[in-house]
Amino acid sequence: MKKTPVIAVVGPTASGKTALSIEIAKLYNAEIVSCDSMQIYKGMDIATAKPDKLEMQGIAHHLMSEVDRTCDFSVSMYKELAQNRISEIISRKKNVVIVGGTGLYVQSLLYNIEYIEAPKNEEIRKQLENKAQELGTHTLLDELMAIDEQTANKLHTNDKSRIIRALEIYYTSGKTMSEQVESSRKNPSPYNFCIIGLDFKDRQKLYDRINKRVDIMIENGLIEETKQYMTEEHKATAHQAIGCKEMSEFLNGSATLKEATEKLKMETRRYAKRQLTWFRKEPKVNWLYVDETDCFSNLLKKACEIINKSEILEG
RNA sequence: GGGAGAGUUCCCGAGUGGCCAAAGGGAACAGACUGUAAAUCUGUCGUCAGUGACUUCGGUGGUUCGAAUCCACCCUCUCCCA
Repeated sequence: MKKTPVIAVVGPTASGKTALSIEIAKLYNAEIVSCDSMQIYKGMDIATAKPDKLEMQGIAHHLMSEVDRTCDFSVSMYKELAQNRISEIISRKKNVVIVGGTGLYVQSLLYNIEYIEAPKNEEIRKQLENKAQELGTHTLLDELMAIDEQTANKLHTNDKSRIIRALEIYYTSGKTMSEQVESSRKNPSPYNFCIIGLDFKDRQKLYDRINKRVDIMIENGLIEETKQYMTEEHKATAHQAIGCKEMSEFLNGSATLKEATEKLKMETRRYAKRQLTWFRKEPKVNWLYVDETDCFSNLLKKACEIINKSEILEG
């Protein structure tokens, strides 16, 4: 069975993924599939740095602004949606460029991670949460140790949310987390992919770009944008977006604009750091250092060389 | 000019004679990550060597077996009265 070719562009926030991916899409007759846990929501356009119509240059962008902010979205849903969307694009004889900074989503999609039927169960979570509260999280880890030693050994006592999730999987599905992880990789990936990663030799250069971009976001109306979401009651994932949180503090008076802005910059930098940690462990990434490339057209050229050399696309 | 107080490791901040290279927090760096993932969790964090040594707590000198901690003078800052 022939695998579907997929070009992927990954990297930390503000590294230039969007611009590069659009140019790649133009050159390879492709459409873009976003792999970003926040851009997938409707709204929050400024905070999540979505490209506008002009920047998109007519290139179709998928899985961007498609999900309601009050929705309890998840990786498994993303993977499902993305695979279907890719098939649909391919059926129209177009190529696919996936672009994103959410490591977990990229991994799930490219490696075809299968998720069993074990969705979030508030009842069980609440019980476990209470137990942790009363008897300590180590009690939950002990509980997990008896059920799934392999997973328990990998988790730290303080890693409450992962311990709870591992127990939740077992109590809802009857399968242990380690069984789930093993079966999740049973099916081979339907993709033949080439990953391009953007990074900076000098970390400070990336941080400078982040700081600058935050200032631009504020100029472009981040505060006004945040106001629209402040009244929303539903505390869904979307509300975890960096930008909304910090600007809310300014809007409710608990921080000055300067404080909120500085915090927003800092949180974004820290986020970029975590993204790099994730992508650096992915062995198949072909890294391009933005600050070692004198201009954008050369960056694009290098990216194309990598894609061509990978021979995932024929002709 | 008079009075009160403060200066601690990148930052905030505890420590008021030995158990102090100095609590705690933050940042930074590194790592983890399978249904919250822009989230969450972990490790390192004066220097060098690796169970020890060396240099640090505004400066200089002193007391003491021993000081970030006590004394003297000096410098800087904040506040109050003029």
